[in-house]
Amino acid sequence: MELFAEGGFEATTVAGIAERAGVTERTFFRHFADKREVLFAGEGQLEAVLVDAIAGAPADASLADLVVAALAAVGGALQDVRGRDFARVRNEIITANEQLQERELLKLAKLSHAVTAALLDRGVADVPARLAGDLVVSVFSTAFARWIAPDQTRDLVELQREGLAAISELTRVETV
Amino acid sequence: MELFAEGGFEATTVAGIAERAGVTERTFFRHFADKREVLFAGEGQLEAVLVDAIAGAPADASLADLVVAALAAVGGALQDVRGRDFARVRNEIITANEQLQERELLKLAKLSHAVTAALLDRGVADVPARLAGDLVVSVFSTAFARWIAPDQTRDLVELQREGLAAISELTRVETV
DNA sequence: TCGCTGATGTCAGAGGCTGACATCAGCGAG
DNA sequence: CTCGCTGATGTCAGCCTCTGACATCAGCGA
Repeated sequence: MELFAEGGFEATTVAGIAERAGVTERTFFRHFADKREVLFAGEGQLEAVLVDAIAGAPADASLADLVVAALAAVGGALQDVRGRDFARVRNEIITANEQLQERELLKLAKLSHAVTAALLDRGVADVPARLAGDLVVSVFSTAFARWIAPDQTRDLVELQREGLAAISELTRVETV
Repeated sequence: MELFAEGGFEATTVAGIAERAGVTERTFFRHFADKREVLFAGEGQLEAVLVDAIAGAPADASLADLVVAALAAVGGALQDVRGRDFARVRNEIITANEQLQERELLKLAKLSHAVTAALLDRGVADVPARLAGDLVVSVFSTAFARWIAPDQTRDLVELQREGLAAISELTRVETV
């Protein structure tokens, strides 16, 4: 993280990282599949939180309830895991580099798939499950981006609620 | 495309592609920024279609109207540009490789940003514009995926309409 | 015909990543 | 206590992607 923050992602070589960590380049690649993966390790926890929230919801929960439950769970979990500050530094590094954005998008897509799978497990039909997967991730990541904005003081959960309401607003008219 | 289809993306070297094309490796990299980019060249047209549809909509169009207009435009355009068969081959190559999925996701994200920007240009507020950008791309790509499924005979436009309706259904209850 | 421009070739090299093999510390079985 | 296994690390060679610098060459307008 320090090296990336100093010289940027591309300019930082794996050899440099390894040296700073006191190991070999080869050892680095045994811990991380990728140079990029350093910034995304431990992302699997988020997925677990979402999936658990959906799987653990009451039996009579509607799809909409499940969406809300999933969002509430991530919102709550993220407050503790890492501070907003860490997220900000990391985010700055990522937004400065397209390769990293690609990786982030892949992770988000996997998140979406995980949500979809969890919904399918509960008997939700295919198409709604997919779209709800996308929707959860979309609302989450939009709220997250706003949450780590420089002057933002509001709660992540609150921002998510707002986003969900906006989508609801947006789609209310379309089917007419 | 032939080489990728035969041996897969990773196993195919740029040297191999260049040789098949009768040029040098260096020349390949002057035409494509990336080995992956071969499969995504010309993607910018899609963006143009979406943006034009939004920019060219009637002045009194609501946000919902704009979403519908954008989807109708891509749906219409894609029918002609490339056949479904080409899209299928390409898709098979992409789904077989994570690197390519990353690139695809990046392209979709750019599409989303372009839509968002076009909406902002029309005076749509920030948050709705972002979410609508995601929504358009989500509906489009979900419908597209279904469109190129092996046994699918239905129209892309029709599949999109169905997806949009599903989301509308999904969000109607949440704000209560 | 000259000289410019754009596309291509050639070459060398950095950096990401992998496989194969060696080393070594720790730890449980005997 | 010692042997032998296991897992983590180091070492080495090498492939492949991608880039900068320079040379070449065809076409085209002055």
